[in-house]
Amino acid sequence: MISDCPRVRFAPSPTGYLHVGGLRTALYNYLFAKRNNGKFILRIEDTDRARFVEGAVENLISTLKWCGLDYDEGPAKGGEYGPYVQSERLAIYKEKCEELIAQKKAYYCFCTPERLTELRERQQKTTNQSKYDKHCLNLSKEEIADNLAKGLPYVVRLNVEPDVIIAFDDIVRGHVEFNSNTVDDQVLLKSDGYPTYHLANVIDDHMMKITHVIRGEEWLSSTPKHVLLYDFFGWEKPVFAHLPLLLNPDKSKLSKRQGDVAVEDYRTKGFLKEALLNFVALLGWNAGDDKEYFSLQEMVESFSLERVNKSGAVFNVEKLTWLNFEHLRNLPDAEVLQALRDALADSEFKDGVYTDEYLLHVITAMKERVSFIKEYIEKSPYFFKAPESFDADVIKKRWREDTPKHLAKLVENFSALVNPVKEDYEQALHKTAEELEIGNGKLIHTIRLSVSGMGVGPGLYDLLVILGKDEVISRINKAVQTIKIQ
RNA sequence: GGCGUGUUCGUCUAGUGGCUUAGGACGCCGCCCUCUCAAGGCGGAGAUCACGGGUUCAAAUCCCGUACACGCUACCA
Repeated sequence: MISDCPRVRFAPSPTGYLHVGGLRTALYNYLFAKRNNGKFILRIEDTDRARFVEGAVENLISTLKWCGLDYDEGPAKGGEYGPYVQSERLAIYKEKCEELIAQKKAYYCFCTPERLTELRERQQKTTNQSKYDKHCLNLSKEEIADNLAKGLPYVVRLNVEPDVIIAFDDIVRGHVEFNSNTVDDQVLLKSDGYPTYHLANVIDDHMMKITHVIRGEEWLSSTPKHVLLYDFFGWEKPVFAHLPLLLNPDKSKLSKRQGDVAVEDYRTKGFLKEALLNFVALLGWNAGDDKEYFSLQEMVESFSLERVNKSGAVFNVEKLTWLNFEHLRNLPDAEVLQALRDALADSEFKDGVYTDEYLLHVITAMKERVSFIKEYIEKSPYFFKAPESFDADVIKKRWREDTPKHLAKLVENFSALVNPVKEDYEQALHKTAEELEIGNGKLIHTIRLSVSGMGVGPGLYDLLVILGKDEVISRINKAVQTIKIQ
């Protein structure tokens, strides 16, 4: 049952950048919230001071914003259940922890890291497990008070009872059970006074009234600890949904070593947010039909957790590239224009002057030939500058001894044209071919080479119209000279 | 090692006992279109549904076992 107003959260740890796996988790949370008229909350899990990265939170927020995943409550925005940054909630965790201690659901532990390491090594030799031995559970009230008074460093541990079956239902996995004997007395509060993920996450999810916990599969194994915590506190549990992992081509968990994992990396490479979101959504979910191209809004309309897969998915950049091509084609020309101007400003053509009208023509001509904005420049540099060299393979294939003579005749006929449109060029070319008694192709390919330096591109007449008569003639003349002397 | 989860074309997936000679998409190959390259259209190759047992008139679909992969096994999240 989905409550009237489901509340879900994306709770990343600010370690520097937004991982694409994190993006998918954020997206599913967002889609679920929007689909069900709920709230999407952002919470920062910065309880590990050792991994604190300067500026990571800001970066996370701006990346989420770039993607268009607006949150309803969270840092820099506020909300009824704040603060939304865990390092600002330390007093809450401490207080709740003490409640647990008073009920013997948790206990102080003064064991040194040395003893813990030694214990673990010993256990590894004798038994198959490595669990804390509850040594400090047996400390007397006096010993504890004494240790505390002495200022001995301590942690607080979860007191897990043996021989209990801990079960929960997961929307994507179904019924899952664990024997408490396999659950360790997890540290809840660290010696630096910060909570661990397990404690903070449960307290915050409860206090922030989170109804559905949608997170990665790596959390499945520690969910029994969370279930125990909810029970110990006497709180109602949220619904769990553990998402399948995103994988490298070799099926291991998606990692930096085998390619790009940061959303920023893909953004830098020129992927559109629309494509990235669409692609990442399909890694583990489908609408139940053959539809593969989605806008964010369309995803919101058809998303459901019930249709999320159980198995991990390989992050396949080729399909992402195809989706980028599809989304780029559907982007309004005005947006493409702006993006192209930005790309131009960052290219060797930054000093060139091009009118909007001109660039819009280029966009129309190249639209179905590019997967990325930058390809407008890479695949058709001739729209921004006359070619300085000519493709040798094309010369070999198309350029003949009498080509200069043919082109001279063509230039003559082109010169006579006044404000030519596509059809004028076409007629002039046909006329020239007739006069020379040669096929149109002989002219077409050599002009293309002359004006673009390449053998591939948009339809020739479109090319000529865009470049303009004077430019075309000047380029042909220059090509004839250049290629002749080679 | 222990615990947990998973396993359908190279990849993403459809499939919830008969409609399946396992469907679609990306990629790949070919043909058509055509001035080139794309786009588009048509077609092709590509999956003994991990393997082995069982249940059933009937299993990719249900049950059991095995294998393999992955995750967790921290005072990291």
